[in-house]
Amino acid sequence: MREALSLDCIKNNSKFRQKREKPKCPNTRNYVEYADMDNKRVKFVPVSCKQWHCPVCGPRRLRELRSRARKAFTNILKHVEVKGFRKKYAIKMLTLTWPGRDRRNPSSSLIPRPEYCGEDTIEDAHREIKRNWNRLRTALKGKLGWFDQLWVVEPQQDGYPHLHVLLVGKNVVPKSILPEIRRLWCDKYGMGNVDLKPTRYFNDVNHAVNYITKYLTKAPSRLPKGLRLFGASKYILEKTWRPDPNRFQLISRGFFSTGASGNVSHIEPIWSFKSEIEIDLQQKAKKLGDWFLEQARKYRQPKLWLSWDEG
DNA sequence: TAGTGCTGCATACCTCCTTT
DNA sequence: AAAGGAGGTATGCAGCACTA
Repeated sequence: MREALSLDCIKNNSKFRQKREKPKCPNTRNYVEYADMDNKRVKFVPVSCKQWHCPVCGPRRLRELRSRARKAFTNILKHVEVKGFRKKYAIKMLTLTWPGRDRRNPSSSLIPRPEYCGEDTIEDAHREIKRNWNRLRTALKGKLGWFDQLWVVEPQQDGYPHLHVLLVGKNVVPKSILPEIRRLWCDKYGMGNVDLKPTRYFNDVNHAVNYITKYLTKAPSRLPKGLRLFGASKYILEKTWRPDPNRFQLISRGFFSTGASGNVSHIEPIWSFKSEIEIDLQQKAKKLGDWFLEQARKYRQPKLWLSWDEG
């Protein structure tokens, strides 16, 4: 009898697949030191940079955000009942744009386009479009009733923003919300265009959430620094797990910097906290040094090498 | 004049980004 | 498994315009 041909020719099934090591943030500059009271251990933990343009932190944050949004919206949709409509009509994607040439600044520091002749800088535009979204949201909630929302800012080619907003809830089911949004956004606030994606566009909540968040890791480098890139109704994105302060006791946190050679040359604790545990300082210093050396060896990041004085 | 709806503002609370 | 600051969200209230 012939042996059955395995379809798993690249040995990708769990039986063969090797466990992949979790990628580490290449921009780590901070550490925290904490005591695990349950296991009676002290740990030094690198803190990732959590920036959207980081190749490791960006995708990780995106996964977390998507997961939290999916759970929240799926839960909301479970309880939505509108007579004569299927549940999927309770999700709508709204696109709100910044007005055209008459409001843009030709001397923008990003990608200037000569045809724009307005006065607003990109920073102005971000502030203004979010302020108007705040007004629009408040007005709509007053008119339609409660709905939940998740908004994400996306830069256009020249850095000026537009907003994608996911509206979720029974009160956004009627088609008639579009003219009202247009009246406010275009006519009253003097903003750009409005687009309301038909609900059939999305297969399900996952599709909608994935679509709206896809730009978070793609284009943040085209945006000015320090801007909020997304937002949501209260409690929608609330973290479900936080470390138990009774178990994990923070001892210190700090940062390290690199010298001219690119090697780590300086470690500085910037906060120290009272701890019930007395730690021998020599032992602590040794542990900290070992930890950096271990990081450098493990992840082959020369900038993490530490010159540590054993004396 | 009273009622209604809209709007802006103040405030409390909460989340995200930057910094050390 | 950070803290602090900036700024977003939610809510109530006062002032204004409009209407019956």
